[in-house]
Amino acid sequence: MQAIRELDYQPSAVARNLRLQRTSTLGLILPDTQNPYFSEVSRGIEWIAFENRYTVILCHSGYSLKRELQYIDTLRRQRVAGVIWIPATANLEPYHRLVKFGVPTVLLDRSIPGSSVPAVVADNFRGGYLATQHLIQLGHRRIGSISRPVDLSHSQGRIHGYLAALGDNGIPIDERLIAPGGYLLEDGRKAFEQLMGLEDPPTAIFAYNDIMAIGALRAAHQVGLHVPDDFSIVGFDNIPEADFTCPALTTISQPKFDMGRTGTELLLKMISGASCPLDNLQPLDVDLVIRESTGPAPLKRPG
Amino acid sequence: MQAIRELDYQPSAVARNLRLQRTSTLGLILPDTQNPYFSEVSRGIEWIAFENRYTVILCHSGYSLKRELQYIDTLRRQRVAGVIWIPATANLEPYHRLVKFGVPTVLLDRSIPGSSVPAVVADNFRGGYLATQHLIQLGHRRIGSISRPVDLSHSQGRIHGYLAALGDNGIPIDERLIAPGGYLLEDGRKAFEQLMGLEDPPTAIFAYNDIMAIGALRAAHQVGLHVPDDFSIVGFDNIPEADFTCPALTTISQPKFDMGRTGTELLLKMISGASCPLDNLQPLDVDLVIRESTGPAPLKRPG
DNA sequence: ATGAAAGCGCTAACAG
DNA sequence: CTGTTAGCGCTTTCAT
Repeated sequence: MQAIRELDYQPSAVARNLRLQRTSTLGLILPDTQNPYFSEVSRGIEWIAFENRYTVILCHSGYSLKRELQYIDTLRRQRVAGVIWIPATANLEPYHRLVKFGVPTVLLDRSIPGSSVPAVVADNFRGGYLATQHLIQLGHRRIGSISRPVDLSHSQGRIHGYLAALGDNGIPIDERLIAPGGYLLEDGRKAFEQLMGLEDPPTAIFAYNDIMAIGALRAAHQVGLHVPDDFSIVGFDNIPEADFTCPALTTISQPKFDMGRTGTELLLKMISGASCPLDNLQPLDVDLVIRESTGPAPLKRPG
Repeated sequence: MQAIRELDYQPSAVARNLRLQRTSTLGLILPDTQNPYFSEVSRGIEWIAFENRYTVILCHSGYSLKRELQYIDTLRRQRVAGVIWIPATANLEPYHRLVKFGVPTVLLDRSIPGSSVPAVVADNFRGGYLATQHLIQLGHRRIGSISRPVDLSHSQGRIHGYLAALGDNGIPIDERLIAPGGYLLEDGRKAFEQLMGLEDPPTAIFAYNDIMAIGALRAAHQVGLHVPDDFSIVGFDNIPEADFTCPALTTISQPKFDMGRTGTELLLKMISGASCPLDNLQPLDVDLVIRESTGPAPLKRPG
């Protein structure tokens, strides 16, 4: 005991893991930490893991299925205790592989429509509904939307909420008002231009996330298109960047840190073998955020 | 061989690590992935690690020395092959502990002044110089700065560059024009208010990073203080958020992904025991970035 | 060439 | 209650 303290001995987790035939390591597969949304979620995950003496291996899939699968092999070799997976595509193969090899896995942020896998997600439908309702209350009747063409539930749910709100308010649905987005600002810009190029363009837009909304906002100020003064955009996610650099953006917030927390707690329960009532996994609450702040507009540059 | 394929067998890295008495795992300790700057650096690190079949354990110190030390124990138990450390404070104890136990370590982004540890950093002095030079060329003579009171080299170097540029242009140095910042937008706002509250306030500001610059910009539009039309702010880091949501911000860019890459390559060399010419570690290039784009100003919200 | 065996640092089971 | 030992799945060495 004295020697332990003197030498500052730390027991080998490697030998321990081998003997116990289990590790206290989690794999985290996400598309891109650059996206401020994912980086906040990952903070929640790592926080809870640390509290429970688990370690997190970080894997960037870069929105690529192939890389997701490569990482799954790596994580299997490492004998991780479980995996938290934020899917890059709508392909469930990574999940099936993990399950096949007995690795407890939870999906985060997005689930795959039509499948029943453990997933912690936000109430995307309600968010889409709230956002669209807000625009309708502002007086808009012709409301465009930017969706994600990939078949992922978070985008789908949001767009379904948008459609439901239109329907409930007796506004006819026009397919041309649903423009495909992506995950880059550039995709938001393109979608915006497509919508504004219509014969009868929208007077407001609901974007499936803040990146698209900001891309659209940016386009609104760059392209030569005429944009009326009372044009409105609502985004989704409430990313911190929007909070501090694009303050007038109205958006739907969801608990990001909490999503990481909840997902990790669920995973740890699954690992410990406790019976997990997966069927009553509730989507996390979302809220409409209308910011009061007005600045900063870009300062003029002299010279 | 056939069985390997059929069962999709993956050898146990755990057993392998025990036998070999080494792992192919790196520890990454950073203050906060929320900071877009760190998240881009971490992407570069993880990328190179993956290419070299190394795995990365993510550790958020949350700007806390205590937590850095806790993580170091964890990483030692995991027998990591090496550690990449973005220090949270100017305290070198975490580094000394790692060295004491023979864990190869490189510092990233910031080094500790007066010590000679392997560190990959940007040319902070030159950046501060370029930024200030730019403001002087715009005609400013009374230029404030926002520094980081903590004794970290990146901020120090930047402020020394600022002072040198003033000196080279025969502008006297006024200590009151150097306001202490921090790492939150709020800290930028406070520093801005402090500077603008002076009897003879500056007509331009050099902020040691973009977070401070954006915080100041935001304050410039929120507080009741009179801010002249030709007021200028230059930041540092060129964080992606500034790129897309605060487009008029002039800033100093540095290669973030590349910093992660360079640091990881250096660490891998140290691990492999190759003689590393640590003494000719050059600071990475920086550049003045003046953005052409003007949008988006916040859209007006009807109602 | 292919095959057997030792041992990495732990934990758990069992013996004294 | 303290002490001894088997064995986790690999790699490497040594013997065939």
